[in-house]
Amino acid sequence: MSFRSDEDTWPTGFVGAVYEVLVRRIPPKTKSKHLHDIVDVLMEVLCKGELYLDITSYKPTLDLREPGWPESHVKALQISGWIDSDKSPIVLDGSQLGWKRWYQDMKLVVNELLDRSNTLPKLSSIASTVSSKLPDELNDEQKQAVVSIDSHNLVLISGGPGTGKTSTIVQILARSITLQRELRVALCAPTGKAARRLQDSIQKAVRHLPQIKREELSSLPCVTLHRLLQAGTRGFQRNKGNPLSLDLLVVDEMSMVDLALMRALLNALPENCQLVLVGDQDQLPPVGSGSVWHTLYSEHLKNNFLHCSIQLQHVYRNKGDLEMMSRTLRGEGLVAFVEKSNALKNHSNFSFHNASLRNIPPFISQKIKAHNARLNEFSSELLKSISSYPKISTIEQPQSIEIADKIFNCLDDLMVLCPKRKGLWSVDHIHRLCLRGFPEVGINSWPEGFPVMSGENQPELGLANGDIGILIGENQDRRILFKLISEDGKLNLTLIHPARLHRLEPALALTIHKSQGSEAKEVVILWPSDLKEPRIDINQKRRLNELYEIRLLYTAITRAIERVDLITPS
DNA sequence: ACCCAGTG
Repeated sequence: MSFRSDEDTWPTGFVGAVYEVLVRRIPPKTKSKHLHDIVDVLMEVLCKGELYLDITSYKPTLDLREPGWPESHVKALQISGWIDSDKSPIVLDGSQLGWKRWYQDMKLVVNELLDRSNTLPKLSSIASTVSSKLPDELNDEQKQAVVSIDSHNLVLISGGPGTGKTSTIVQILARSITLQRELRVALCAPTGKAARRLQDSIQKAVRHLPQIKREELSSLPCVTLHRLLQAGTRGFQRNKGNPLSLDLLVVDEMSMVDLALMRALLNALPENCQLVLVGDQDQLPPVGSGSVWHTLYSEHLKNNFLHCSIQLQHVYRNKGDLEMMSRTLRGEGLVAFVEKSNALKNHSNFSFHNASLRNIPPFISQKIKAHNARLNEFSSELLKSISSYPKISTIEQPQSIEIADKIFNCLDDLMVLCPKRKGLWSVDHIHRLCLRGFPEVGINSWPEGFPVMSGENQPELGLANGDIGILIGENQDRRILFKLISEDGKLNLTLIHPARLHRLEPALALTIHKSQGSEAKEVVILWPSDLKEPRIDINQKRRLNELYEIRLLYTAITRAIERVDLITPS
């Protein structure tokens, strides 16, 4: 039986019928309700994105047909013949119980990564002859990360927000191109927005580098993993038969990469290509099943990767309560987080609010309105400064460039985040509430200065999924201002006619998933579920859900540089 | 529920 990676979308009827299907395809020696329980429990964890569970600690939450979990179920499994032949669908490896095919796939991925980590890079001999002097602005952890590419084909870099992952990446790239000219390098991330953000921060970070390196690094391609592997309806066009022609690949935001995508990547990656994986264990798990990053850092595996993994610990941003609250959430969980929130002072840079789910608290909508008003003001200022508007497509007058920069900086002042796309306090809901004064549906009725997002890759325009632009001008003169990076690495301020964009969405509010990788001065989080819900019974289902909630909330909070307002239902 | 990508 074949599985797709997005099994979360399976209809419930199908999930319930998995046992029946399995029994028909692979008849067990003995059918039993115990066996049925095991399949249901495996489906239960699968819905949470887990491919296997630890039978010694996992407590099922669904009603089991038979008592005696897990001993009597394991016994039934052993006599069923479902774990001891080639065709058997389930595997019990020590205390790990899982779907055999996925379990083996994950094992293959882990083993291939281990092999790569133990392979010496082509450049290692050259590296030893080159001065090992590293820039002084790097700390010891970061230096260690940079030199580790001299001796390992695989390097894992993990660290929370503000630990300098991007500057480490830039130094790795700088060192690599010093060692070998014409090195073929690519950068990628799981989401379009994260890829663009990476490109943006690399542009900023290379300013400190010598001219030659700066030019080479700022023109590096930076795309989604799907795009790099040329995903299409027939799967990935980059594969074993058509591998990527690369010497070094950096993948950022690894926590969002699932098993299927990782397999596709390794499948398309030449043996001698160096791989640098970067991520944060505390951030979001992938949407599909099989969190590769969290598996690599799990208790029983992480020691195998010690030789090639670097943990960036030193946090450069010190943000008072903001830092304290995110540390509490990550380290102690939701209960401690809610408790601490009650003790926050009034002038804290982390505020809790309650509101009715039908509205946004007035002072938050004030904040949003003020933000929009500033964007509106700057965009009409820009419009006035362009003498040949709307005939031009690229902004080149220095004065206009300055104003456009002001617009994009202003965009980074405020970020409104929601866990969901639809429903109460979703991205859609916020947009409906904020655009209420603009009754006509469609972009022409939205106010000038309003942020919009491209929901699709449009390479012919140099536009990636997740790129955010600003509405300029009205009616037939309406254009969207995008900050794009051309192929030669130059920053381009481009005005695009709305009709040329295939999919355009309001981008005042973002899903937390999309926000991963970017940051803003202030973050407003609308959290529609109750954080204070008592969690008395500490069983595993709650823990899985809670772990997910923690990562989601943690990701949202850590987008903020200066301030967070967290709003929960009253 | 969330991501990516392309199509009926």
